[in-house]
Amino acid sequence: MSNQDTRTRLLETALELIWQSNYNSVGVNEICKQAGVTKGGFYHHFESKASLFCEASEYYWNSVKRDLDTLLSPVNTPLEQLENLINFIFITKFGQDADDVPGCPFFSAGSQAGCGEEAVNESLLNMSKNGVKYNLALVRSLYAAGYLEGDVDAERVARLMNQYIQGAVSFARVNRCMETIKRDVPEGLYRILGLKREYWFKTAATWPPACEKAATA
Amino acid sequence: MSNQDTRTRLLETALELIWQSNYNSVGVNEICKQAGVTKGGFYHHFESKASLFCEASEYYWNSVKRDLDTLLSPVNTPLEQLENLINFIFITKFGQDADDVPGCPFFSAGSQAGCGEEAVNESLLNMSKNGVKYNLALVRSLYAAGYLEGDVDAERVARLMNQYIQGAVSFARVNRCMETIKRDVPEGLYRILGLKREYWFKTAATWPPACEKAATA
DNA sequence: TGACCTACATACCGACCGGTATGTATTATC
DNA sequence: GATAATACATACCGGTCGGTATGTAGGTCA
Repeated sequence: MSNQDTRTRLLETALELIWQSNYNSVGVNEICKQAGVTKGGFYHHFESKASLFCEASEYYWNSVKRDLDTLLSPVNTPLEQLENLINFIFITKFGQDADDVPGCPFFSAGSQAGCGEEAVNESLLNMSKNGVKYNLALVRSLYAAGYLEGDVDAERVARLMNQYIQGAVSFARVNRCMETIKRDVPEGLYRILGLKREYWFKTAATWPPACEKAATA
Repeated sequence: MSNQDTRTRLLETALELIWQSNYNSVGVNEICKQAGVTKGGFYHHFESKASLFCEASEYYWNSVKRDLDTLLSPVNTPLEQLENLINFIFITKFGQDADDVPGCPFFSAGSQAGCGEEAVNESLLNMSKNGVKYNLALVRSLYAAGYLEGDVDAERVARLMNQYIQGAVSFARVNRCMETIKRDVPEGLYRILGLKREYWFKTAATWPPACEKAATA
């Protein structure tokens, strides 16, 4: 197994475990055990638990970014982009039992705020800002195409979307129930966007492609 | 100092500390030190850290409930009730520095989900459900009075409000910035409710009373 | 006055935490 | 084939965690 493999396994294992609970309650030992790496190996690759988290954030964001670039690609109509984004929220990056609640560990990670480590908070903040940027582009597309009611302060609405999505995922975790928010999130976003009623629930998602959907099922 | 005083001080101290960070990273020792109680005292009153949290949840919810009953009282118009609720979100129960981010430790506590303790999660779930109940009543009042656009699935909208508020508080914590969400939350809730535009930002809050506001300033 | 109970205080426990020092097998370089 | 750097593995550290065992001061009641 190569150098990069071990690094990557540590990163992905950390993401998985932190996603399942949270930064504070996932220990270095647990990460190592799950990844099949010893502590020496861990600290060979990362100088601290916090720095692992920061690198994992970047690693994760790059993956999310690729997905977002695809599903918000201009080849899709703004409405399709919106539906794609909604579906994306429910896609868990890590294979889980059906009753596990997904949501990305970092979009939903305001959760972890106040963990004490400044660098960790910084990473979360960055992630949040990046997410809002994508929302902003989507809001502008939808507005330009005339799908939204009334005037729109695009920056604000982009933030509102981010805030709502975070809350929805958090809600799902507390309630340990995906079904509810699967029904709630579309309407929540429609309402926040002020999407004209005639466009509610009108578009089939183009993403993920059917093949990929089948593969993860 | 009486028996009940000590109990209460432990409960309130725990709430304050957990609110400032989170369940996992607040230790029993820290709570004891801050409350001026020894560990023997702590475990005389509570059988575990988790059970303290559960009792603190109840204690806190009772306080919130009293406030909500006041600010959502039928003596206020539905619009006033809404504005009161919005302001309530920004009221910190614990005196803090201006740059500290408020938000109640439990409304915003999906945050803490996955801490491992089942009883803790149960408490959070309960709190969330109770909060939704109040939202539900408000949604129905607003709808009955004709303030809302289109059709409304009241239960769903009540949940959406809960989800959004959670997310907004979480957003504020990650961004360590109150100002943004103070401007965002009203519009966020207006949009989720589908409040007709002509009623946006139109009502002065009746709560908290001016005297109380001055006292906490 | 002595037995008893409540409400703590003090001292301490094993487990586990993040992190480190040091040893070793493997690989690249010359 | 010698040298050196890489990529770990093992053993261990001090500190902190939630929790407990035991002591004790002060009030209650017979």
